[in-house]
Amino acid sequence: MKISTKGHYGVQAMFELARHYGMGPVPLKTIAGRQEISEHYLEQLIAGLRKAGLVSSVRGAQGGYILARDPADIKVGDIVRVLEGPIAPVECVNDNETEHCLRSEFCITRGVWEKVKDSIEDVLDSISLADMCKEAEKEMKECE
Amino acid sequence: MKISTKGHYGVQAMFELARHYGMGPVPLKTIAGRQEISEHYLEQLIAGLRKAGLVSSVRGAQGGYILARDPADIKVGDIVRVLEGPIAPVECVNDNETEHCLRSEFCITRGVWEKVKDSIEDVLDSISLADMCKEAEKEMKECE
DNA sequence: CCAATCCCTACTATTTTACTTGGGTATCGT
DNA sequence: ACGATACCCAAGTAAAATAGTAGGGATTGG
Repeated sequence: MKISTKGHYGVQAMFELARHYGMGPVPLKTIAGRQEISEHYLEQLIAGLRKAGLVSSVRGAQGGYILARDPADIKVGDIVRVLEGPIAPVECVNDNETEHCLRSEFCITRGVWEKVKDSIEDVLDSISLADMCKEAEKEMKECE
Repeated sequence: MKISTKGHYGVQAMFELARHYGMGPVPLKTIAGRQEISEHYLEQLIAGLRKAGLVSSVRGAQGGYILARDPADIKVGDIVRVLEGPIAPVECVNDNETEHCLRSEFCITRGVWEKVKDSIEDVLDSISLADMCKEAEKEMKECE
């Protein structure tokens, strides 16, 4: 039950973009430097997010990346699904999967994984980038 | 966000043992045949469950495996933790992990993973093998 | 023009997964 | 006693996924 660094880094990067929303494009170097991870690797992850329409890019000097939508309209679930694939602990509870478990009679366990999937989706689809920014601000104030 | 076949097979095997609880030991061959998977591989998984105290074994002819406790006292979470390791989408929300994220200032995303972890654990620790047996029986009746 | 950026494809080392192989050991029924 | 039925144990291994690296090309602001 792990997510890979893709999802981990990706959500952090998107959070970083959310914090700069409305303040012009943020270059890769800034995002990567902040997280102390490989620029080139992060670039690939963001490429996926761009193709999925979550991020837009500005090329050339002073360019960088911007959120394609308002932070309130981007849920963590959107990001995770792009980078990690469909949220489904086992294949047979994947919605995109057309051929449902042929031996469903032996598959009483399926109900369990379905419940797990639903609960993960509930959480990830209930948290937006805007929520995370609010949370971060609250923590800042507590430190005063 | 996938579990491996270990957890998948393991839970199915334990469910099978739960259905035979109180009816003597169930040999590996029966369990594996039912699931159409490699006997030898399943053997390794059950070995783990035995070492963890969830299953006991009876050697020799007419031997096999038995649940070590009442099905109501074994939660799916117990099984998954043995076979998949601690339930934590990212390392830094693993309870066993002593050194907490040193750069927690950059780790606003941590709150998200913690919520995911809690929700998965809630589900997995709320379902016992006895619950699954009850569920299976109910489905049987619906088919009449 | 040129430096700062994003864009794209391919390659690679490491780790994990999902087994397979090949034995050994205990017990029951006869 | 003995052989069939089981569990027990340690290694090996092929394939896939992960987590990057490497190297160059295309845009654009100053």
